[in-house]
Amino acid sequence: MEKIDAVAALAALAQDNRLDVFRLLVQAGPDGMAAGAVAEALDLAPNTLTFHFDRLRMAGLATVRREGRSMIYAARFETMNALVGFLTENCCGGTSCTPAPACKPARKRSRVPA
Amino acid sequence: MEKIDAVAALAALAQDNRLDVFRLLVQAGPDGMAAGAVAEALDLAPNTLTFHFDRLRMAGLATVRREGRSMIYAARFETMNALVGFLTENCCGGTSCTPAPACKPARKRSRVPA
DNA sequence: TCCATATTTCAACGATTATTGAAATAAAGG
DNA sequence: CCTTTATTTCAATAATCGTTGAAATATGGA
Repeated sequence: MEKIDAVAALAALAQDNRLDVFRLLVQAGPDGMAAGAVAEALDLAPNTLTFHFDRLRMAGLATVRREGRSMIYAARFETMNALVGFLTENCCGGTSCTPAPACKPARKRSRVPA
Repeated sequence: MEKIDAVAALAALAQDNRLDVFRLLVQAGPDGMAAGAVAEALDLAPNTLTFHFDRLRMAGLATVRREGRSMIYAARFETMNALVGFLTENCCGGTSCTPAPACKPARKRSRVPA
């Protein structure tokens, strides 16, 4: 990941509500979550939310798709992964200090018995 | 690390010049680097630099000490480590996805033979 | 078609940001 | 004490940010 992309991703996450939004999307997993559901969960005005979604999207941290009347937003784990990799590399002075961790979707859609 | 601290650290790193400053401090290691040396290395005005140092310090990402006429700034690896830990945990939906990586001073003068 | 739902667009607004220039402060050396 | 060096403080500025309210757009259903 390039520095410019890292700065963009950092800026996207460096805001209270937006970090909450992203965390919620991460928890929602790869299937994503409708904008309205996020709005309700975090008690945010829908237009405010659109603003934040845009930021996340510009930073490559989220994707959208339409599904009926709803817009479904999903986290882009690949970017998050690259960001953590960038930080890990750059917090250790050029020489690697640890292999980058893997950021994967929350959990498989498997339903746990019991 | 609390969310509020993570947001502060993210915001501190989410700026071109400031990210450069922090990277330089990381490379400088635990002994740190004089403000003037950073100013020269990155070609930044000294007052601008003071502003950025303050941000890093407020976010817990740097420390200062006076040494003669110079102010020596050093990266706080502990905070950076905690931030990467926070991101790693929170990019994986609450359940851990990988153990947090370790962020250590650039090079340790280790007694590595060979 | 008309209506309700879901979301976006747009124009404001105050708040914060990064940068600058000028002046102040702190320490070291003559 | 005076001067130089190193850095900070302060006030001003343009730019960007996050939020709001009102209006627009898109979709699905009666």
